[in-house]
Amino acid sequence: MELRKRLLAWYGRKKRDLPWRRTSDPYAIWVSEIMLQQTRVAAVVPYYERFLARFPDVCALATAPLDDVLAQWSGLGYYRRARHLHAAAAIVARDGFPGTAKELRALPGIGAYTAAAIASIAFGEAAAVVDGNVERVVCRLAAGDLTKREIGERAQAWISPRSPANFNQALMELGAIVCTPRSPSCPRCPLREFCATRSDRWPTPRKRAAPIDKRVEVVFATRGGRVQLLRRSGTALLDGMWELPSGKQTDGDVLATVKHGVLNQRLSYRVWPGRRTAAGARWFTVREVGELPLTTAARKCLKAVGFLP
DNA sequence: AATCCGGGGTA
DNA sequence: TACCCAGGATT
Repeated sequence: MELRKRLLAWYGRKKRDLPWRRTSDPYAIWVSEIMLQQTRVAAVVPYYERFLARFPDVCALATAPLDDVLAQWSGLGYYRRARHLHAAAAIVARDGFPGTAKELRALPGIGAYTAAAIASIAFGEAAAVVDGNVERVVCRLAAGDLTKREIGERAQAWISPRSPANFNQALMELGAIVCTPRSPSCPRCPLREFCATRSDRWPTPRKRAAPIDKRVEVVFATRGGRVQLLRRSGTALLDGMWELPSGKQTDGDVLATVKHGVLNQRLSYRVWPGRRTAAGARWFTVREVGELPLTTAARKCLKAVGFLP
């Protein structure tokens, strides 16, 4: 198929130099794919490199405490990914690395996309991936809101049996740097002659709820160079992460505003200088805080008051 | 099929 | 501000 050739040729010329494209280690590719779930490439790169330096292979990850894994993940979001990755590492360390998409799919945290991505990139299996980029590119080629099933069928029909890894990555790369959500660069698209849209008309944007404003008061208490932190427990959101204890607002300055994308909330944090130890709180030095799974809000607050660099 | 799960980039 | 990002699990 001509479309395939054009796409692969373009990818060969224009692909970005990304760290996970420099390895053939299935474990490293797996880690990258988990981190890339709903997370931009630019945000993942530093996390990926730190994570692999800390947990260089499946065994290192499987035997590490979950808190260490969460600490490495702190700030990346979707912490269930880290929990699933850690749990799956134990399974892989025991049973070996699954060699097919079907087997990969059985691991926690690996769905249809990630199974196909790892199988194709690490093992050369001709399994088409469908992510946000592929959805957009295929919908535009067809000029319509195709179902996920239809998109998958088309991608599977186009995929190169010789180099499925390059084909999958090429389709995603095209969506990421040419066929972008808004203002796509149609004139320099290798697939323009196959495209029925040549604009950003498809797919139809999905509407969302209006953001909710919320105010949060936190206690910033220091004692002998230590700061008081509380571990969230029994919460669906950010369970196990460390944050500043909550306090009654009297007066003070706004430390940070954090937008929670999924919760669709804008949270304004205010400081309440405190001295006493809150129930269940613990005191940490700067060095210790660096090794904790902190919420992003807590990280921003601690930076704003100069406790963290 | 809907909803939940983080955080950040971008126009 | 609104939308989206190399999605998965749960209901």
